[in-house]
Amino acid sequence: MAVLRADGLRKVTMRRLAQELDTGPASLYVYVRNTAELHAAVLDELLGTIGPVPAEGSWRERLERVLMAYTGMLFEHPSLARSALTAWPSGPHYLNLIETLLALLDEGGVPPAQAAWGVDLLLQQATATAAEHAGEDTSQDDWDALTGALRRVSDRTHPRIAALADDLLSGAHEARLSWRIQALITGIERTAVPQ
Amino acid sequence: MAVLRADGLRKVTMRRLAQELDTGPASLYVYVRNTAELHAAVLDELLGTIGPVPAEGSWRERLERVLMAYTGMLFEHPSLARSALTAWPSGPHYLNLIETLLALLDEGGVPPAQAAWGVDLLLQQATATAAEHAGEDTSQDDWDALTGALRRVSDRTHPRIAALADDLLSGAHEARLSWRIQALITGIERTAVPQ
DNA sequence: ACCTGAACACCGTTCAAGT
DNA sequence: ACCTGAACACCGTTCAAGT
Repeated sequence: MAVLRADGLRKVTMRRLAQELDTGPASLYVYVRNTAELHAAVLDELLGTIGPVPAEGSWRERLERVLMAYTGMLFEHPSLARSALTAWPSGPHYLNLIETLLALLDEGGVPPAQAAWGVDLLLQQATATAAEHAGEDTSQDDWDALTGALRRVSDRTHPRIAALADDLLSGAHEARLSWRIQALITGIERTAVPQ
Repeated sequence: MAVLRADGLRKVTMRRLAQELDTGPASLYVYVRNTAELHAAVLDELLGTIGPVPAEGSWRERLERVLMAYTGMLFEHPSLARSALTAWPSGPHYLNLIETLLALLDEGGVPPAQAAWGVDLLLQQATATAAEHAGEDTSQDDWDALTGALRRVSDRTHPRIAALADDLLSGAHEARLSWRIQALITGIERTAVPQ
């Protein structure tokens, strides 16, 4: 489908894609029911560009690499990252990603029921991290406002924040993302599902 | 500020809020620089409506209760849940929430540096869960498409999905959210930050 | 039968003009 | 000095009319 060509668009909207295709926006509704469905289709297409990660290293390392690649792809398509949280793809590439994650957790000896719920959690976290940084120019201002507020806090009213301000703000993106993924995996490994 | 009145709006947009205030949309730019800043302000206001959670139970139980209350509040304001991921508030109520979470993790003996990075992870997860369900009517269709795709998968190409289809789809919202929070806490407890 | 032009109902943001 | 009407540049979606 022509959805392929949407990858190149800076912002994937009905009207821009239609223009790219030299037609009116109404024409797209023949192939797709609404914008959410369009985004899901483009997303699945992009998932196909990731490719398999190298098989070296432990299952944990490979799991982290897959999730990093997924997050990195979304980083490069900020306008899609935001909708990825709500517009779930159900195409072949998304299914392959789920299968890969389940296989790696199985290799690590994670009980199947926990792995099933864990995949959700891992993908949600990766998607949310990409979406957070998709806030274009304004998110920098928000960040500045928040760091300022954290540093100005009184240690009488907010003792923990005052003590930990540096820790709250420390760490490069990659280091934090890596830590998050490892914490998630450990939690998934050790938390039984109800019943 | 008049931002208070925005809570009642079904969708918080510049134009709707301006109409509510009997003026033109341009007037709001005196108080706020853009929509992200507006949403952050409304969000902080809403955070004030949560109120303190009962002090009974273990620190883990209380932590879960705080995060559930936060998620529940966002559930009731779907249009804000989506922007909550990118529009970070930096108001007093948000700072109180962070302080509360840090104090509970400290009570649980979680090393401070891990607690600091953990708060981020906990809030991100709660926000993302609320945002996921803010996809109005269309998310139901996405869900149907995904469940269909998962059940139709071949056990030759996707053995893990085929074996776990039921687990992938099982569980009520509350049970899954509760499991996620517990998994997160366990992961945060046990994962050291670099250096 | 299939496609789409044109219209409708929304948005955010800016800026010149008003008080 | 402070506020805002009106305009600009976008959106998604529908539906009647065209081929």
